[in-house]
Amino acid sequence: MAKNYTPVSAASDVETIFKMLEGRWKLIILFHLFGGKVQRYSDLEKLIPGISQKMLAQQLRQLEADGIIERKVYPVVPPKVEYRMSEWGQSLCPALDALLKWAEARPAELKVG
Amino acid sequence: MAKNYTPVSAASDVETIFKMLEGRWKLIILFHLFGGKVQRYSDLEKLIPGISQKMLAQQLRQLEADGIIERKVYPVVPPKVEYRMSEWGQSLCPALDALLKWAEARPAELKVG
DNA sequence: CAGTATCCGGGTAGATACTG
DNA sequence: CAGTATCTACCCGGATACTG
Repeated sequence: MAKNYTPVSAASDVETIFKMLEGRWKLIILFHLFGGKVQRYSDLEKLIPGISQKMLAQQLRQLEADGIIERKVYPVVPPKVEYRMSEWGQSLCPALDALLKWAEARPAELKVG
Repeated sequence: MAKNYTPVSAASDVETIFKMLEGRWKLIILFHLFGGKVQRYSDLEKLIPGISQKMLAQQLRQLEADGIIERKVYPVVPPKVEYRMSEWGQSLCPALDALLKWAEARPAELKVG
């Protein structure tokens, strides 16, 4: 590993990362923005059935505060707001890929139960 | 990516992974088992201050059910139970490393606020 | 030693209504 | 269009007590 990790510090660092990414809707928002895609608030509402306006706004705020996504407001009427991944946020993709690869390597007998 | 991911399926797959790893104590348990370390129930109790017996047992059961760790019971009195990573569980390490690397690449201006 | 059983409180998400 | 505000319900985790 890159740093001097102890079991406690490594777990705590990963927990910090998880806190940034978990939450009922964050991942699905992120995957709708990966690859440089730009989406308006209303686009995301349509892309994510079942999400409430409160939750969409809240999760977007948190992702923005953590620097994973960027929010751009156009001073027009009616309002127009765009969301996109930050450069750093985009670089999350390979790490999530590693997790997906790991899941695919799961022994077959476990995939059912 | 390896499979035919849509934003929805990729998010859902990652969520499944997160559900296996999140939970108040799972990561710290895992990091105390990574590297082939073997721990008894009472070892983990000592290594993880603040955890209750209920939570320790519960998180261990879930990790075992997901195939990430293995549980070995010795039929002796007093009881002796050992926990270790499964082969697949051990292979989670590089994926978590990728996440840690990602966190380290976070722009400096964000690390404070 | 290695667990279960039970009760309880706080936080997160859902539903609904309202607004610049 | 892009949000806030408020109320409520549920579930996770903590505390405590008990057991093969």
